[in-house]
Parts: sequence; structure tokens; C-alpha cells
Amino acid sequence: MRLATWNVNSVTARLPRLLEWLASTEPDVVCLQETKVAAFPSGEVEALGYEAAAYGLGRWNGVAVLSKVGLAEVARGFPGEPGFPEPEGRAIGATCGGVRVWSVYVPNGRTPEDPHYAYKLAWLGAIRSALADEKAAHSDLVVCGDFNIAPTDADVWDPSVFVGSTHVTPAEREALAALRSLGLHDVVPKPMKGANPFTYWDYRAGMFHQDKGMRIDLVYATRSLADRVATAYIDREARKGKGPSDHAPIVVDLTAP
DNA sequence: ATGCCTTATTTCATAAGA
Repeated sequence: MRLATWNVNSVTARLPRLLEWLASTEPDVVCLQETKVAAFPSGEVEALGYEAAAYGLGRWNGVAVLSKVGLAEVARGFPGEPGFPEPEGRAIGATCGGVRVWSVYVPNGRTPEDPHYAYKLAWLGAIRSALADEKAAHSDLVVCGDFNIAPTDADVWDPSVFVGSTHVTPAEREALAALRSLGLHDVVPKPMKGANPFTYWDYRAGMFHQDKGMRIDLVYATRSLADRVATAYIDREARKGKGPSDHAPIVVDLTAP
């Protein structure tokens, strides 16, 4: 099974590139974030053989799961999920080919002083509880998406730039560790060029070309799935050229169970 | 970088992103 996750930064703006990428990469299951639509373009991906389940409430956020291997038990949001204060489209779960898959878009946090930061930590605490239940119900569980946290200082291009910023604070990293303590393992993808497994580069100032990026898109999988990882890579080609997302997709190939 | 791009919208300005 080929599994992928990609923050597309608007599925509307990215639709031609997304469709081209799906056709060439041929993932079986795709987690999307920041779709930024209430009405997902299901017909376009269905034409490529995918079923689609989406959860988007407006101009911000929005997540989806696409699958060629079945799409069952779809859950939009999770029990106890906080809002800001209203619900946001930040998590969707589905069972695809026997694997329980969640696509998540963790709140950004903005700054450690911002109410959005407290919301981020509360949201992470709440999804940990929900994922504990998910793991009890599904032996093969994978949580993919834009976590908006760099797990270590090696996951940002220059730690000194991020001192005092969100995405690197101890509380955020502890929230990630709490997810791992459920028995979820960080599937670190290989960069296709250079040494850094970054998945996001700011649009400005040639950051991508200088490889000044961050690893904030993560794949957290149960041991059962992590042991099946044949390869995992960051498709930096998808970050190139005209009209890219500011995130690159992660592609994970799993051997047969 | 106190916003050097990009997105969508309550558009010719703003909010948000990380």
C-alpha cells in the first residue's frame, strides 16, 4: 500500500497539480490538509479512481482522505474536539484497506502568547484521548498530517531563528511525545536531496532553494505499520515549479501485511 | 523578517499562515 500526506494549501488553487501528482505517483491512500473548501472537488479525484471523504467548513483549514482501497467508517472531527470557539475542519478519519487512517491539521498557534497557542495545546490533548480510543479499536492506525510542530531542533533550518516562536516550544514537543507514548512511531521520511527531512519551506525569499525549511508534516504509525515501511520519502519535486504548495508531500510504501 | 509570498474573501484591503 502506498500512503501519502500533503498540505496542499487550497485544493482549489492546487487542483491541476494535485490531479497530475495523483496520476503520476499513484498513492492508494492520500491524506490532505488545508483544502480550504467547504465543497471538496470529489468528482475530479473520482475520475482517477479515488473515493473521497472530506471535512471542510469554510475558507480556512479543511482535511480529506482519498482512497483506492476502500473508505469506510468515516469520522469528521473527534469526540471532545475543541473549537476556536466554533468547530473547525481539522481531523478526518477513515478505514482504508484495513488501516485506520487520520488526516489532521493541527492549529498553528501563531505565537506562544496568542490564545491560538492555548487552543493548539488543548486540541493536541483532546486528540490524544481520541486516538487512545482509536488505537484500542484498530490494531493498524496511522495519523498523518500537518502537526505544525518541529519535533527536534534538527527539524528546523536554524534553531536560533525560532527561539521564542511557536512550533518548537517544549510544551508542543511534549504534546507530540504524548502521542508517541500511545504507541505511535514517527516514520521519518528521506529527503530526495540534501540532508534535511524538511516538508515545508516558506514561499518567500528563496527559502526552498536554500533548503531553509522545517519538518512539521509527520506520519505517526502503530508499530504494526511502522514495521511494514519499505520506503518513506519527501517528494520535493512537488514543491518546485509554478504554483506549488508551500508543503511537499510525504510518500510511504508499506509492504503487504 | 516587524511578513521579502500565497491564499480566499465580507476584495483594490485584510486575515492567516509558521
